[in-house]
Amino acid sequence: MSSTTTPALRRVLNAAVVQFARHGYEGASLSRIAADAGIRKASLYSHVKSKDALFLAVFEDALEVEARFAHECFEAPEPTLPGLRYCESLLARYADSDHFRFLLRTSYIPPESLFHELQEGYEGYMQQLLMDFTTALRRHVGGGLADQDAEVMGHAYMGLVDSLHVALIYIGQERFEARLEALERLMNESIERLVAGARHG
Amino acid sequence: MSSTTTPALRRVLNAAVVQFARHGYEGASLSRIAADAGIRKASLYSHVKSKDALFLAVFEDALEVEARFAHECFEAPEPTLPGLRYCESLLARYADSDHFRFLLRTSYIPPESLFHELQEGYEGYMQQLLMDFTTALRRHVGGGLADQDAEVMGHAYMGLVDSLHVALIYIGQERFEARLEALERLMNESIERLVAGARHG
DNA sequence: AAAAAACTACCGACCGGTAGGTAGCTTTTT
DNA sequence: AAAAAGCTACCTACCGGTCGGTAGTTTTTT
Repeated sequence: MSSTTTPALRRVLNAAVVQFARHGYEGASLSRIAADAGIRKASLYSHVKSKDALFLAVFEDALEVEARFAHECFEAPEPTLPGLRYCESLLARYADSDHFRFLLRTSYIPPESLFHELQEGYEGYMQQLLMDFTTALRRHVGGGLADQDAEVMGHAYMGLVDSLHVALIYIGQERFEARLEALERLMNESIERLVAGARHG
Repeated sequence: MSSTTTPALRRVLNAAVVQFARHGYEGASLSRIAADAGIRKASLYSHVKSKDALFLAVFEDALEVEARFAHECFEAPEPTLPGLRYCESLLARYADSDHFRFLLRTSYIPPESLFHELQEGYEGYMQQLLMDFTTALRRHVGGGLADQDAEVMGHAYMGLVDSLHVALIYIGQERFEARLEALERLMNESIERLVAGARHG
């Protein structure tokens, strides 16, 4: 998809993701991004052809990085609840990854001109998460899991994830953890019932 | 708190809430707001002293309107699940109320200069919701509800609400309803267990 | 009751500043 | 020497906000 990424373009993208994550599309300025990348604003146009294009490049970048991260959270089998490792790593991820902060901010409130491209991309991210969860759930419960139950738990899990994403943005660490614990408990109880049901269903 | 609201100011506030809800703080322009209110930009300053002040006025307006709406959802006793009526009315509310869309958008991603005022206000909205839910839950379960359990269910409910708020913003109606159904089911099961526990506690 | 003063809401013109973007020349890299 | 990437200088468009002034109403003074 993407052509070769030169070191200079790399610097631009990295500067851009910080600014976009912090100030949003409208609030971030190209001159600031250029300055952070160590060049003049006009020189940006040697690498990208418009602000829109830059934003989209950053978005694809972020999507790739974060989708890989999320997927890796599901690789090792979970000791307790399916999908829990991803949830538990969100706090640290939000603190550490500009790409993640960028992704959350611009997916919930995208610039209107780019709405469709962005929605499609984020949709893909969430879709992958859902599939990873469903797989893990099936592995956890065992063979007797009804499709309908799996679907319901999938919806619940995606709700849980969105709820945690939002919590990252606007409530503190303590309440993030309390929320995770509370919702995890509900999920856990429900899944245990599914396990029991699958055994003598 | 607020001085008298003249009809002209009313028109300005109503035009502003639409623009702010649609384009955000930075994206909304005063000239457009003025035009929609039927006056020139310069005339805005007869009614408000700055863009910040206008935004805050709109915010307080929205907060008052939406807090009252939310509270009313809890007035009549709920036949089934505590707090369900609020959740079920969100879809229509989001479609109908500029104030509500404004509130969601600007609470998740506030303009940085006004961060503190806005966070405090939205905090209050959510706090009231939590108290309304807890009251309804206690009424539903009966006397034997442990404080700790009530707290956990409160966190879960607030997570559910945030998750639905987000769903309004970026996923369609069908999946909103599916999510609500799924999470409602989890809550319901957990609450039923609390009811049983309270009976022979 | 009439005149004077004050006030309100509005206007067009304009301010300094910044935005994204372009033209054309120079430097660096290959 | 050609291509890529940098630069300075500049453009137009728009931003939030202020200015001086005006028409019309309300309040005060005489």
